[in-house]
Amino acid sequence: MAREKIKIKKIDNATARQVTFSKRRRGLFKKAQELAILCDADVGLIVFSASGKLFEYASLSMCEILHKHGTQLGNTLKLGNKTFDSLTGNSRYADLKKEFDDKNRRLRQMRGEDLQGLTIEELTNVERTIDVGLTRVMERKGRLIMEQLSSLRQKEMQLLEKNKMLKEKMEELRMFEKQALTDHGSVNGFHEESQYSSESVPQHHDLTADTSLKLGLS
Amino acid sequence: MAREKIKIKKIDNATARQVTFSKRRRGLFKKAQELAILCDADVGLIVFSASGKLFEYASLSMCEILHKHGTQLGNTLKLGNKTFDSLTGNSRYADLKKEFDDKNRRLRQMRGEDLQGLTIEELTNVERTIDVGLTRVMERKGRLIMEQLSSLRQKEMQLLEKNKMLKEKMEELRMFEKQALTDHGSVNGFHEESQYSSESVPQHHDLTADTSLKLGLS
DNA sequence: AACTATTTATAAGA
DNA sequence: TTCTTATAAATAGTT
Repeated sequence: MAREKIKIKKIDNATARQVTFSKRRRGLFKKAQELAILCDADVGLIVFSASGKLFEYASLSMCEILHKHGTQLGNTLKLGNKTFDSLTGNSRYADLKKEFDDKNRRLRQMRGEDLQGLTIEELTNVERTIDVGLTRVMERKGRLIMEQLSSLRQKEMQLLEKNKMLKEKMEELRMFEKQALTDHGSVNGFHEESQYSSESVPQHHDLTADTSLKLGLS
Repeated sequence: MAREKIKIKKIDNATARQVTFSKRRRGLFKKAQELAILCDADVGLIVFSASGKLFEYASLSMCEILHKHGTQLGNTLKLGNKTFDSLTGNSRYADLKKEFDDKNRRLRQMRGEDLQGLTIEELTNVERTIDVGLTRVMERKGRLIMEQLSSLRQKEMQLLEKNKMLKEKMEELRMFEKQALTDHGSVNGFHEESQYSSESVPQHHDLTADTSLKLGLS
């Protein structure tokens, strides 16, 4: 609107386009604001530059504008086959809310908290559902407890076994000490033989006890 | 921009305001469209008149504009202390979804359907909740049944009472008929006396029976 | 970014 | 509401 009249079509020169965008954008926002103030209107304006940068103006908050917009269109217009609400998420929310309220009511009923309006038949249904649930929970709990018990028993057994072996080892050691005291200063050959038997057997026991204990604890 | 320069403030005269709104609105929409075409920008414009009427322009669909807007702001800007998503309902939806999933899980657990990950302690809690619920439901059901039983018993009593009175009335009528047959053509005085007693008593009974029955049914 | 010739928008009036 | 028209504003091309 100056010097020369221009055709309203995409400006070819990228620089010129960018400059015009800046100028006209400011003009547009100014006009939007003037409309809002002069005429007491609610105006929301969203502009994305070709490069994706966002500019916005809203006479109230963009929130309120969009909410108003959603409400209006939800009642009247359809875009494609979806309501505007569905696009902004309003009806998605409403649907979920409905489901949520239903689930919440059922949950409360199962806790025995919201039984005012129910008939005997409905109460019987709730009761049956609860009963099934209780049975399952108790079954599961029982199974868990049995598993833990058997696991503990196994560990106990392993510990007892280990204990027994330690005792045996101690006994052997004591025997060895005793013999050492008795045969104080005995010949080498005899001493070696005794050492042999008191080492090889406990070594074997130690290994098995350790591995089984580790398995039991893991 | 004409004849006289004006101050940008709300136009007092309602008619003038409405006229200006129409003119400037058209101007604004035209400029919005020109910006979109000339500069290859995406523009969304929402205007509500003071009376609440909606006008909108969008270079794409308003859906796409708003979606873009939501995406941009959701990732970058905050308005007040809320994200844009929360304003358009996206996070409101997410929040509700989270609550919904939680409630749903609890409900399933109470039905004994989702117990895999629970410890014995958690199972015990669920069990206790279910148990309390079951007790309450059974109490309520029991009370309802007792109420209905006592109501039925009351009705039964009233019906029996009514029955008895009807029988008495029939008996009296039969007696009266019998006497009428026996004393066929008797003096008026005697006849009147008999009629008197057989009318006054049943009348009284009839009244009480009717009222109590009505009370019982209401 | 500033300038400015022109176009465009529009305030007031009819 | 619409048209008219004088004038304010916006802006295309230039610097």
